[in-house]
Amino acid sequence: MTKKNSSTDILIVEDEAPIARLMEIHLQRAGFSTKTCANGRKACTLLEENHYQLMLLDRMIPGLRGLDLLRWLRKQEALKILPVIMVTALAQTEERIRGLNEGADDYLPKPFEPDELVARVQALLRRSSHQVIQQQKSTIDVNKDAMEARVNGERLDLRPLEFKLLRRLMKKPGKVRSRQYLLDHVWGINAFVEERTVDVTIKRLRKTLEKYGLGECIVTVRGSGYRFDEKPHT
Amino acid sequence: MTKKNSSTDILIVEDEAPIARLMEIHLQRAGFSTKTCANGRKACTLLEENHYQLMLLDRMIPGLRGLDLLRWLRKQEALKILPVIMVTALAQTEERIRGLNEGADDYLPKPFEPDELVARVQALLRRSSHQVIQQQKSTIDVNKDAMEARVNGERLDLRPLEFKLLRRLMKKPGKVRSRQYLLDHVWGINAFVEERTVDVTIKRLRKTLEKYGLGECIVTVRGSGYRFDEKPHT
DNA sequence: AAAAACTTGTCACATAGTTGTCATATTTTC
DNA sequence: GAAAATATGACAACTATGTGACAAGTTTTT
Repeated sequence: MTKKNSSTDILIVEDEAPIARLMEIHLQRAGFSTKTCANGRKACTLLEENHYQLMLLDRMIPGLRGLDLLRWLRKQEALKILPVIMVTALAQTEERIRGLNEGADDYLPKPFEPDELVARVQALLRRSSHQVIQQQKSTIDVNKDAMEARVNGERLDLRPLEFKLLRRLMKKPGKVRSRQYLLDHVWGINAFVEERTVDVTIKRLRKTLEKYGLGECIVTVRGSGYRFDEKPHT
Repeated sequence: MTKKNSSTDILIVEDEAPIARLMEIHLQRAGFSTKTCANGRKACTLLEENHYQLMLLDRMIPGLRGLDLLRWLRKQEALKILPVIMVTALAQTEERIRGLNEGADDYLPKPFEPDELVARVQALLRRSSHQVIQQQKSTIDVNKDAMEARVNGERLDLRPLEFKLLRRLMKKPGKVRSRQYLLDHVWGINAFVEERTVDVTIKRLRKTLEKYGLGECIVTVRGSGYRFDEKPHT
């Protein structure tokens, strides 16, 4: 019954095995699931047959040069919006700009800091329809497209309303949102619903978050509303 | 359990390590918490990954020129309101105006006086939803967004009314506010409450402030009302 | 199409936190 | 030292929030 969670899938296209392994380790530790492949041709196949959230693409791969793969990718209807981070040792501005021009969404110079790798992946996902927040030791990833939220890659079972509520609160962590504000933005401006309903939905959302040790994320601000705290234990 | 409070986070983007260190020391001494990074690329990542209250941005950083970073920043939905102080050796009016045009909120010429640095940071935060006051050796930071007040980064446990009262008094330090004025502005014009009630709430507010050695901040002006003193003379 | 499963709004009660007032103490002013 | 103003502690009323239950409405299964 315990279904394997697919989580946020990242395709790593990198021929140097140790580097690929390093990437995998750190991304997995951050809650992503990864798939590695070592050459461009295989990558195409994988991309066509599976759905990934993001690709890390080494510029220097055998079979098809990184840029060629990228160029091909951007011509595919189904893939052209896939976020791509180009990985390359060529840190020169010129090369970088070229990569970006070709359709890479971001760029990671090699050698890289593991932290930077993870941070860039998170940032890029956020720029897509994700909201990613590092919460203490957990990564919360809210994907609007898929209408799903994940904590360290594990999917949260949220009702649609709860999902929207979480999203809204995460939009500006630290900012207190009044019940009225939440009603307007989550339920919609013309929904005629009692303010107290917000409390109940918050409660339900919290209950789920609690399972992941994130019960403290949503803070009640007495007399004002609720707030998503990025760093609890205030 | 007693975790270090994150307080008001400031991102310092500065490649000259000694200068960055200097900034850090003084800002931390003033009660802010800081994060330093030395290049523009890393800064983008950090900005996307975390939430800062303010950024100090050197104009001459490697990787991405300060102005480019700023321009990028202002295009990001989530970041466009981040207060930015541009730090630059180019004190010429022309350059300064250009920086401001690009979206810097303030400007700090290099070399700078540490005091000026802190003062500008506080002033700028004050212009955002923060009210920051230097009180003897403590920094009081009242954040309206988060509905919380901090002294040297440590959170004050204030009741809503006390919070509003503190805010109101801090709005114009040194100015005496009559009980009636406070009733009108804190309790609201139509609240029918005794004037003496103000005394009690002041008392309660003072009690909390005392824990941080700030009991003298709120001065009673006999016959007139109360006043928030920026530099208590006791 | 009926049944089952799920979502969500509301209510009612429990709990907890806030605040106004009063009575009394203390300080200040003259 | 008396009068006036303010400080302070206690308390009770009040208000806001948490929480479980339930019903009405939806969607999914069968």
